[in-house]
Amino acid sequence: MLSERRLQVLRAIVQDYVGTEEPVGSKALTERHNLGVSPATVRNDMAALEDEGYIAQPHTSAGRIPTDKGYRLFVDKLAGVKPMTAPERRAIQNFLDGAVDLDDVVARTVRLLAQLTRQVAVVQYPSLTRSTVRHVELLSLAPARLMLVLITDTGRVEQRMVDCPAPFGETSLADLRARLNSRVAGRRFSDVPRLVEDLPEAFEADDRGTVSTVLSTLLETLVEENEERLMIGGTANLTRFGHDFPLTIRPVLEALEEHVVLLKLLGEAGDSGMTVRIGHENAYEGLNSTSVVSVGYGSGGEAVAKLGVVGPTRMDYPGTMGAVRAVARYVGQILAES
Amino acid sequence: MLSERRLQVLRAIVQDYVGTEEPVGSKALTERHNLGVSPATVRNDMAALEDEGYIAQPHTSAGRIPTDKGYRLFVDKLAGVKPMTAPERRAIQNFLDGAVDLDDVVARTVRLLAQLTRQVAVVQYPSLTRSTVRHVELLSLAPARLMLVLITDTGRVEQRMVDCPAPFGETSLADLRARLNSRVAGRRFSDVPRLVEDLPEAFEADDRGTVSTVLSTLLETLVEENEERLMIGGTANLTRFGHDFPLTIRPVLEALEEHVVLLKLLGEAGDSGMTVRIGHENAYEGLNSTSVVSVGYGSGGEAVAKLGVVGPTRMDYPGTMGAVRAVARYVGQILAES
DNA sequence: TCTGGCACTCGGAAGCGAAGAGTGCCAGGG
DNA sequence: CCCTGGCACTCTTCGCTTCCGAGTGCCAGA
Repeated sequence: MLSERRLQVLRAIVQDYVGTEEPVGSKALTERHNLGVSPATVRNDMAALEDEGYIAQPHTSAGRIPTDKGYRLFVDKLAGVKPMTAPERRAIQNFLDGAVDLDDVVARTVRLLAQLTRQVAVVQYPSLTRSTVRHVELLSLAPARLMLVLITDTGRVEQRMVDCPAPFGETSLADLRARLNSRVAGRRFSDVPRLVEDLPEAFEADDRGTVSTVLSTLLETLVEENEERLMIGGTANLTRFGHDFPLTIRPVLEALEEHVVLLKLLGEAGDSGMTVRIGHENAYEGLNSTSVVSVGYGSGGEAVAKLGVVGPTRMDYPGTMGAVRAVARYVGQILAES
Repeated sequence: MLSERRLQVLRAIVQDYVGTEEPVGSKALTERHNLGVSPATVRNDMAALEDEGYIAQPHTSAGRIPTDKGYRLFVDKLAGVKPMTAPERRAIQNFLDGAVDLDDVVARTVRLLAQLTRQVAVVQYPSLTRSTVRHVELLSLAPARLMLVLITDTGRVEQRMVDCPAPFGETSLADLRARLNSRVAGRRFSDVPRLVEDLPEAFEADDRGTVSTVLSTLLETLVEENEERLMIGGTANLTRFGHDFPLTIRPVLEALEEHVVLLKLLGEAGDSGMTVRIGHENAYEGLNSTSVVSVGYGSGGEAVAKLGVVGPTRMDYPGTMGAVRAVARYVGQILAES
């Protein structure tokens, strides 16, 4: 077990390194933090920390930098979450309050997160998995062509064209619309298949084909839309990454374009509370030199989606975590209101 | 006026520089292109081209690189558009054919363009400006709460919540829905305001407030959605930009996040035919070291939106233009079909 | 008008040495 | 037993010089 002072030394190293982006040596440490001991003592502590794998030196006779393991310890034990100041909180709220629809909420959230953290922001659209159906609408566009519109309680709207096997009269359409809604409105997506199973039986033989087609399109939509979407922003902040650009930044940009990868990443993060994945803890190779801070957000008590930021492992964890948490909280509020 | 051979020299310089990314000298030129003259002659030509401002040397005693003006001449006079090969065309079509909805079409188009050109792709969503209304739907969510859904002929669906000043009965709702659709279905966005102007008068006094609210929300939606959206992709290709990263890439990433800037850029491009903006021809400062190749695409004869790529001024113009044109053509087809 | 030759310029690579930061280790003191 | 000051050692970094070569401009001759 590491002594209290060694932990403090580690904390100081992380803080300094995050600030200066340069390996930190024993002398600088004692000067900038009053640890109450001499550089020599700190050197011994540092040697111990290095043995344990918390820090490393890029070259002999250079200062130390934290390893992923060091950051991990820092995040778990040494760093708190830095709360937003009151003005910051007000700014967040004001900015998000101006949103006009769901897309806008997400877009604003991305911008906000990117600006607050000066890193790349990733916001997942509210998930439909736990969503409920608010309304299903059917519109007749042509005698044998319908449009199916699905409205969810999170404000999302999805539409699909349906080509009917046979013409479908207005009366039948109204009937189907009414029956469909009475069965699924307010119900969870996952319950829908069961609830509409026997619906075709209620219709005339002529219409059954169309009803079945509509239903299968609806089910498809429910499934497909579970493939969640996300929005990213603040990629320009990647340029603050380091001096060894091309090699570092490229895989990150590639990862950011692979929404599937990001969704998986967010999905793997714990469902409650904030998750911080540091460097190699990220399964995806391209993100091995980045840390991902993510948290769920939701309209009610439940988290309906995740948001977070991607930045260099050398990031201001307390500040970032504070911003991420605050933004998630306010987005949740906004969603609950609308 | 430049002699034929000097133009050939310029063409050769552009081609070589695009290929090698290094300033090209007189000797290398004569070796790689059989111009039929000696290096000394080429040197004279190069001096002339430099006097005219078509090429420049980064330092004394280095080869020449084309200037923006040089690229301009190259694009206007010296380069054709390289057509896609048959297999490439098939690949494009196959890839785009798999799209399930409008978002997917746009997303696939972006991916495709980015891959084909190995540059950053920008695709504008089909514009609503010239769109027509396919259907307006009103749904009652609560006694005094409606949802307005607008469906356009380009397959786009927009929704808005409407808080009514007074409860609005189902009968009135059906009435409004019917009247609204009979007036605006099939009409252009720009005609809608005029067409619904006197609609409140057809309703009972109690309902007029609600009707007005619905109408103004509808008009708002029409206007707001004219603020067009776009999708970008292939940003990882920026890493192939040059060796002087941080300074070059940062403003480009920033520009790419400013969708407003990009929309303006695309908007300024000519409405028909392909537009190539080279370096400083781009009004936006951050894009001064990039070229933008854009073209309109549309479902019918009319262009409904633009798409294009952003890349270094040192790009393969013929190839890029070929890819952009081909993709635009196929996207147009896809839109026309759906 | 083109060509070969030639002197010149200048950037980039390579080599070298001094400076400085940082370390590890050790002996001495509280 | 832990901390401290001192000291020798190691490497990186930086600036300097040198050298090489690519590429140029110019000129005289075909």
